[in-house]
Amino acid sequence: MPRRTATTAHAILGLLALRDEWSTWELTQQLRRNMRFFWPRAESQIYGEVKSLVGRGWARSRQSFVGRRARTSYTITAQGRRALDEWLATPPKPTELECEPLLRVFLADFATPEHLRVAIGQVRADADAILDVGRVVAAEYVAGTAPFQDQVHLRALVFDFLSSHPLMLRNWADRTEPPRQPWEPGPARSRVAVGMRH
Amino acid sequence: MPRRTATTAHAILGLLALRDEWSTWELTQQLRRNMRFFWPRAESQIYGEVKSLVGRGWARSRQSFVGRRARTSYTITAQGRRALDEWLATPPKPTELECEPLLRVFLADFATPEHLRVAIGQVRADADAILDVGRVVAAEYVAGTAPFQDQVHLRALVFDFLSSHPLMLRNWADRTEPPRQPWEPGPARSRVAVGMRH
DNA sequence: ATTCTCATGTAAGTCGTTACATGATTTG
DNA sequence: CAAATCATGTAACGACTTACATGAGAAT
Repeated sequence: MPRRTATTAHAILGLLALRDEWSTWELTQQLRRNMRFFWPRAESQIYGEVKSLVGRGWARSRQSFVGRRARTSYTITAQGRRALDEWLATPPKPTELECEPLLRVFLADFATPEHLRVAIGQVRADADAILDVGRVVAAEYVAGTAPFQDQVHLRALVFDFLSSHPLMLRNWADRTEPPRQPWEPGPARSRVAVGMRH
Repeated sequence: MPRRTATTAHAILGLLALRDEWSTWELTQQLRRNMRFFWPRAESQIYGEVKSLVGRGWARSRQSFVGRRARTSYTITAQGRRALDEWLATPPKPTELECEPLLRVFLADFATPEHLRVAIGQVRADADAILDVGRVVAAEYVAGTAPFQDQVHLRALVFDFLSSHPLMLRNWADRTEPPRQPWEPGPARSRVAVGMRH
């Protein structure tokens, strides 16, 4: 009965392997900035996850203080590096997409045209959220101020993915329901049609 | 404190609204065929979820028998239709992508080049899995044998999405790690090919 | 001084998965 | 009729989220 270990633990372990010491806050930031779009997890989960890493002997923690308040920082252990290597040798799990807006499109016959528009608009918003962050991160890499500049060869691959994915989303949204032009004439209420391509 | 209800329950409720009566097995099939790629859930979950639907008064069940074995079928209630309408009026949750292979790319400096190739190959496999099902379903619609032919206007939108998404995945995989051509020369041991079309 | 945002967690509970069990049907 | 697959669940567990609590620093 092989002890299954969740992937999120390994994601954090990977970050720990990239640098000497991380505070939990730095980890949550990194997760939020870089990994959220392909490995989304609540930030509060991190605080629990790092503790279990220590429990397994994969990391050790160090206490420091900010005012009277404790701050915990984490460092990977040799055993942790081995665990990371072993995990990287296992077969990857399939990619999964969870798109509630598309479920609503699927069931749109029970909803109003307006709700259909909202669902499609959400997909567009999801795309824009990724693209917005991407622009910021890209600028940092160009400026040379991004952390882990030595990882560009890999980050470029991830970045490529994280451009293609939202562009696909936005293109789908745009051809499914073209965004309104501000100057467009006509009564808004009658335009409930879902525009197919041409 | 509004009683939060999981989306999966509403997904099933939506299916129940499309047809008079469904056996649990038919529901799992439908989930597997049509919704798995944008709302992936374990089939065993369905058996529990329909019961809670009945518990809420959103569906009622009917027992029949196959041999000595019980089979339960479900029908949506008026209250269930109301619940579906109300849910469809709520704002959609953002789209989420969970791509473990990409996490492995992110951390590939700790792995071997072969593991990187495997990760990218997994993305290609994920794409092909969607496209394969898409081809079958598309053929059914063309042949007119698909269930819910009257829903084509919506299914077309979903289908468009479920083509674009895997194509994006495959294009990314191909330009990140081109699949080896079968005729390509060179010693076999170095050809640890990840996945090849044709 | 108050408020806002940053930072650091904890507790409870739900949703969902894995693993298992077993009857029915089909196929070789 | 034995094996494989289809069909119908249950039980146990764990990963993850929501909601909450609270201290510290910055801004006004």
